[in-house]
Amino acid sequence: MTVRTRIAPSPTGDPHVGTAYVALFNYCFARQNGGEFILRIEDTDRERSTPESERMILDALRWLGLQWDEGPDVGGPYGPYRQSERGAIYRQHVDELLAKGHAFRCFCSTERLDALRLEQRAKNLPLGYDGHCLALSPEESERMAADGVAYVVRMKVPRAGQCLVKDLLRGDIVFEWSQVDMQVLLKADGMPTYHLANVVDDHLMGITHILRGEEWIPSAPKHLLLYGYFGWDAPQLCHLPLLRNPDRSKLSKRKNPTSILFYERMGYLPEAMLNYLGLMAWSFPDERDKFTLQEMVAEFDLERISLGGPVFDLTKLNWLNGRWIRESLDIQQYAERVRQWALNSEYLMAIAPLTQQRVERLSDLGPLTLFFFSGYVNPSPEALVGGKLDADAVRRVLDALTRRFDALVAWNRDAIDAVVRAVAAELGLKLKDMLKPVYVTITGNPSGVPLFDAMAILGKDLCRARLRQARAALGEAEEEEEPETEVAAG
RNA sequence: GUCCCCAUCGUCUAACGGUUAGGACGCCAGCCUUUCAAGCUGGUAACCCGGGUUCGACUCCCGGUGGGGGCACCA
Repeated sequence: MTVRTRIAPSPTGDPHVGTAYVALFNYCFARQNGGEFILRIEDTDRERSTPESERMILDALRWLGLQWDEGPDVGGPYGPYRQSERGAIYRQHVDELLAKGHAFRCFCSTERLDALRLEQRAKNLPLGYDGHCLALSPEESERMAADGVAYVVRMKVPRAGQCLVKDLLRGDIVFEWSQVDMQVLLKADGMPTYHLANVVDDHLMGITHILRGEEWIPSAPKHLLLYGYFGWDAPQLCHLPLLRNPDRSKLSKRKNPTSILFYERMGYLPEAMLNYLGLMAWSFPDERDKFTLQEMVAEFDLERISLGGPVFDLTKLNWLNGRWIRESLDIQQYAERVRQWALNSEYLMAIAPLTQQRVERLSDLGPLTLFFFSGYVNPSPEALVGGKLDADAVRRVLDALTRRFDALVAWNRDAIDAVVRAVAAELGLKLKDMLKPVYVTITGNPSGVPLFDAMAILGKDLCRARLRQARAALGEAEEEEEPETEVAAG
């Protein structure tokens, strides 16, 4: 049997390094075994999925060089590879479960479910559906559905006994069925949930091995149960350790740059990114720390994955990236990479209109545009609070901007303008006063080219990173004064 | 709260019953060098705790502790 693995990202935001990390392992495992690597888009969340996000994720994975054999863009024998286009398939499988009595319609309102959860939490009971609609007879259920009463479909779960999950890395994991929730399989909008869609698709697409994040371990029993309900053999499961923030929590954009786009704009080479990701939880047999994707494929071995969650620490990535730049590129290739990175005509043409009126000599361009060719600009706390706002006000401005920019989908001049004005209004500040520290945050200087245009060109990821850096430079709000210390010191 | 996963230098990791616990990043020092890098050399630093099993435990078992994740009509 041909080994088939997949990466199944949800197009609900920026391309995440965690996606690249899991994709890398799936890619290596498939290639190592002469198998196939599939890309599937899990866009069953109608609210949050966007085509734009899907495009960015595909571009990012391509940039890294993780080429898939089948996917929404290249097609393949098991398509469509976009879950939103497989509605009929899920519907059919839900009907099958309903007919076999493995699933039931649930007409409970969200209000009732919220109240139930609240009560369970208050009483310190395990959270989960209480089986209310299980009492409905099939006839009643049919009639209500026919009458147009909104419902979801939930899976039935045994009330007693245990479920054995076999994990390639962790061995046997035992769960009590009593603690497994009666998961929703089909949402009220007719879309399947992840649990149903991933089982149906993995089976139909012939996936033999599922390498996914550790966060999925608790839902494995549900998936196994579904495979059983359908009478299918389940794929091998393998849960990879999660990438961590420096504080060891799950990697998150609040604490770390998580967008692959950030690393690209920052000037990391895709070879180095992949190499570094390969160093996370996995090690080369001879312990070398620099290797290509091809070398990793050749030597890949699940056994060499360590289970402690690795901290995604930029210092070693920096060192590795430096090695790739100076050891693996000749001087022409290096120059070409620099050109592709920022000295390309598209980028230059975006910057040119902002600078033409502001230079007397072409050489004025250097200091004026330095921040366009930098990652971080390292503003000092003094420069940030130099204007009319005190440190605390600047902190609030940076926090509010970060929060609103995160929610912004379209990153362009007008949208940025609107956000900044909204924050000024929210905090009751004059736009002019507020702009000063923001200008320093983004450009590292007190004045220069128009800010909003500059931010639009710079991109969301670099702006976000600079906001965080400036915020960090200011530290936390001052503690209560400690006059004693002052007096004693005097 | 509850269920599950995990545990070697600050960080990434090696070790798969017997090693002075190895390597890499970072940091420190020296060398090299017109500066700075790079490079080279050396140094710093770890087996979470307590019980077992064993002639012998970082390695196996149990219990603590600690960290993490899940507990959505999000994936």
